[in-house]
Amino acid sequence: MQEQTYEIEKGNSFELKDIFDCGQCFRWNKELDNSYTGIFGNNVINVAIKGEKVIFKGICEGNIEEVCTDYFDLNRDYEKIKQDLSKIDDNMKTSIEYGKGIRILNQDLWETIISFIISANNNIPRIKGIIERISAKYGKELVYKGKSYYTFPTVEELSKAEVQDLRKLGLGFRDVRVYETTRTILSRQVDLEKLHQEKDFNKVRETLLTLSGVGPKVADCILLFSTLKRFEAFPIDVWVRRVMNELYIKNVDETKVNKRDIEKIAYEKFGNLAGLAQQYLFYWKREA
DNA sequence: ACTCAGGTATTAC
DNA sequence: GTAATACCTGAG
Repeated sequence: MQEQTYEIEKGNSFELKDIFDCGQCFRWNKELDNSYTGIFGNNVINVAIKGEKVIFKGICEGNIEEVCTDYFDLNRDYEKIKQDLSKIDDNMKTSIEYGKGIRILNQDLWETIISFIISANNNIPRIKGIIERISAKYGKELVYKGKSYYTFPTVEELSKAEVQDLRKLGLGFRDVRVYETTRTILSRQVDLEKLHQEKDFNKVRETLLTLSGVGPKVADCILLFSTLKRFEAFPIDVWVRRVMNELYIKNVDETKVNKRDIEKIAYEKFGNLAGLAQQYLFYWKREA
């Protein structure tokens, strides 16, 4: 495959660290020159910021401009979104100043489902390692600049894995969950195409919750970070619980904070942009 | 040795 | 319905 290049103006809503370290993705790695290289779909892409330009380079199935415009959500007006959210209160304003370059990637639904099942009660280095090993074993090799990259396996490819194979790759107790969910999706008992068509947020969420290994937090991550692109989803993990308690609830014991209360406040304050608000707050409190 | 990490499933009141 | 408990694994 031929290397392609695409350039855009950086603007005020595109920062590499904000995008790749805000917790939405697992397959982007920093290079020595501070650019990031990642693999999604059948594409290997390197993203670098040089001055006021963002430079996308790599090997693509189709046209790199179309591929990156879609994946990096380039047609969405994040300036407008940030303006709207900043008006809500000073917390939002501060967190958005901190993570101004965040963009929510359009990640493949199937890959996002499996990735976040693996994320349960796990840490990021391990999650990344597991996903790399799954891809190396069941995905397809792509070579870019002499280095090998592996696509995330398709449903069919991953269905070749038995539970004990997954255990060997270090999934731990998540092996059965990945195995079962793979079969549920392979058999179209849950049809990912139809999920994209479904308008009703709660119906989509309920369907996701039927998958093994998918509870409320993982379901909301899938809704927010995949091509489902539901910005009203509000994943509540330890960090979000912490920051929401600190800023809005002020309970002495944050572990005792009720999830319902958090959801209620999130919906009242942030409405259908709750997920994005969550992302700025999460990134701000986790990094700062 | 022991705790912790982007939670979920299971079991018990 | 809500509250406790176990759960692979490996890094600190």
